[in-house]
Amino acid sequence: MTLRADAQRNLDRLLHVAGECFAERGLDVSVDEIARRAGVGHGTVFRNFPSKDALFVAVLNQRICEIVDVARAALDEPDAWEGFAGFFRHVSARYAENVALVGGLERCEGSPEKTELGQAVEQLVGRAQRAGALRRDVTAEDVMMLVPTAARFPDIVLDGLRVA
Amino acid sequence: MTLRADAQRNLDRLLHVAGECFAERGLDVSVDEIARRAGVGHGTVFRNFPSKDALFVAVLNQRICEIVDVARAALDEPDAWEGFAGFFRHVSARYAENVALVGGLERCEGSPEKTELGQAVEQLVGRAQRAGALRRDVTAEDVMMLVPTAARFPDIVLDGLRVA
DNA sequence: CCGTAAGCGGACTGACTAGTCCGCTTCCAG
DNA sequence: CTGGAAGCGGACTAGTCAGTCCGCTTACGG
Repeated sequence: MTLRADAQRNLDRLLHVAGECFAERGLDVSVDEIARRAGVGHGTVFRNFPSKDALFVAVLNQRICEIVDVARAALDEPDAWEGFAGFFRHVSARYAENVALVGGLERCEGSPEKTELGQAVEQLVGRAQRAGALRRDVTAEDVMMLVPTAARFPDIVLDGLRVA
Repeated sequence: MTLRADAQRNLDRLLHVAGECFAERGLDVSVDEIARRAGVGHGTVFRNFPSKDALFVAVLNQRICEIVDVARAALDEPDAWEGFAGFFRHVSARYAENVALVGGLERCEGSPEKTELGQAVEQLVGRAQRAGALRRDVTAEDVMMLVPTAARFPDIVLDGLRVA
């Protein structure tokens, strides 16, 4: 069953605007404000998503999918450290200014998107460690937790991660 | 003019409990909960502080004073890097699990406590940089922003800060 | 021991929030 | 063009929060 054309347009705008709002101010933005900025009534938000949280998770899963693509591409980079560092820089630069999105990752625990991301990052991390370039006392999860900091201090974090 | 004995007791308990509450959950704790945990009515909170924010700032300033003491002590350490690293580890271990306290530092901008802290940290940072142990592209402010991350990954951050 | 001022706390207000519901509008298949 | 279903949005509910206010209680100086 497919959406009516106007409904689809609204849904698209809603997701897009919600992404911007959550990126700016995390879960503190009210549904009303998201709806207003998307040019719809807030009833429309709840027709598409059962709760504010569900909307947040939907946005988060979108973003995760994008990161997964970047991680997979990084695996094609011949040099293991360069692949890892490139992925890390890219993700940090794009997402980490917003703690809310990375910090809200726990809400997707168990989702297929999150699992995929975990696997992709583990591959990147494992490969860089096997190549002797990345500290061994660091897990894929640790790496993701370092992303917000790396947005501000990429060199410090990467220096700290690299084997001397 | 001095407080009545019972009022002083309540104020002390209030500040202590507020410190615990804010440390656990940041500004998300309600005034009601703080008052309940301190065993007072919430009217008492507002008699002592004009707003929730003022209470938060009071707690923050207390903490800042404690950190200033640690920073001054670290200046007595003969080795510049050890002094800096010791201070950094100490502060990270004690405060950084709570983003809210460090993240709320901006609310104290311009307070004497904050200024003192800034000066003390600048001295520590400057001394370590002059000794050639600490990266030169890092400011005292940067160092304070790295504290929360260092709580989780002290070695990574310190490695990242140290000159190779 | 007592009068009184200092202190107390809980009822109250107003602002704001997530989520529901239903009468009205708009799209689109036939 | 048109009937009816899909979609819309705003009024409404229920809950939470910071902050006010005032009648009652309690500490304490004399």
